[in-house]
Amino acid sequence: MASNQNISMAVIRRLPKYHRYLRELLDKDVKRISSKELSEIIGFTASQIRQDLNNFGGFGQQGYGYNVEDLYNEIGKILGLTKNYNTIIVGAGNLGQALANYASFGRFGFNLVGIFDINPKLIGLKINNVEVRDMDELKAFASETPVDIAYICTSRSGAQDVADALMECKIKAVWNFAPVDLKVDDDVIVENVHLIDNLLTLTYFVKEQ
Amino acid sequence: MASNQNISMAVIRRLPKYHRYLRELLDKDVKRISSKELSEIIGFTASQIRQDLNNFGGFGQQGYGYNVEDLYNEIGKILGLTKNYNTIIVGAGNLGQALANYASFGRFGFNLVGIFDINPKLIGLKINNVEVRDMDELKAFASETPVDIAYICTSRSGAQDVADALMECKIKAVWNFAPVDLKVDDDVIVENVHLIDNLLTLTYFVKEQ
DNA sequence: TAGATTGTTAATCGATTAACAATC
DNA sequence: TAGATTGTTAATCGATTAACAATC
Repeated sequence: MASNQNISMAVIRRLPKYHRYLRELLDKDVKRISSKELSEIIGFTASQIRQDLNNFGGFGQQGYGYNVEDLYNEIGKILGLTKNYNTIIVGAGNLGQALANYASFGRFGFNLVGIFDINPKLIGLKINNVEVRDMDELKAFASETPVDIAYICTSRSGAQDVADALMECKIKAVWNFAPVDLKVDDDVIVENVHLIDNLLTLTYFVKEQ
Repeated sequence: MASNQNISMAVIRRLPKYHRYLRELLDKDVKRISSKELSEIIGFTASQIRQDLNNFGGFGQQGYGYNVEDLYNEIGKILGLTKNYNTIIVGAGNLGQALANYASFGRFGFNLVGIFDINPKLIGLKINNVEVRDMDELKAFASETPVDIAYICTSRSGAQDVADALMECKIKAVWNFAPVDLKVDDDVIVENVHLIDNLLTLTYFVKEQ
């Protein structure tokens, strides 16, 4: 697996889906699968599956197909799931609290190490055994505890200030739930979950019915 | 605005972003904008903006550009924001509760009319003034109250059963937060928010740093 | 009118699909 | 070996960008 620079975003966004389906096959004790069989359950063409996988290496074997467990592990590696990630949540409102309690993340190696807010009413509260701290403490906290990923769960208006604060703390990855496109340095990675954008895509089609 | 069948998904997914930026311009009292100016703030090429908009009609004026308010309203219409939508939440766990409390949806015309769960501990609880009902009551409820959109906030294992129940109730639009690809009839629209898939896209890039 | 900017066609670019030689 | 299926090249399809005539 080379350190690939030129993999298209379309391919990268399919990888978690491969990972998810391979996990299911593994749970069903399926040992091998061909691109054609996988095609039928995952909904991509067999050709696309082979193309996608060959961006990262030749994981299959001619005449046989792919070993499910090996492929699952390889895709896990590609997605960076061989290490753990320290995460913090900024914004301890409804969504922040929901994410703090979302157990599934732990299974993938995401460890919640801190929660921050500016609301005095929330500071001190314990959510899923993690105490909510004052945003003012972020810099000191980050200098002691390495933070790999920050989830921004603030309002739209507060999000850019949070992003700026995170950059001061040298936090390089942001999972942004605020409905705004953050301005960040080139070395900071942002992944957006724009819920309202997503919901409006749904109404576009509902309206047409 | 014709009832367009052949608009590509890529275009449709950009519409909420246009809507969001036009709203901001409107709030700043900007009256007119050219595709070139919009291009600079939204990050699409001017050419793409003109192409996108012309899928739905000629909203601009040569030599002038686009009237911000008119364009905002037109895109709102295209996205189906001229009507209200009755919504229900199925699964009153952390995420379901967070969505129930998420005030922003109301502003766009989404009215939460019901919350359902199978957990006896949650049934009867009031969240944002809406009582959690037993899943068994869904069918009777849906026959009395028209439901436009259902948000599935259950675990992975429960989601397909919920989708089946929704189809029995003739609910035609699903916003799915469970990490699974639902099997639904052709006339049912599903929009997925696969949080873990999204987070793994982030780790793909974090890993590479 | 002259300048500006759209609407739209044509060119380019990138992603998906098809085909097939390589090989297990 | 013969059959199956990959890895990979070539063909197709679709989306984005460029160019420019139309027109406000």
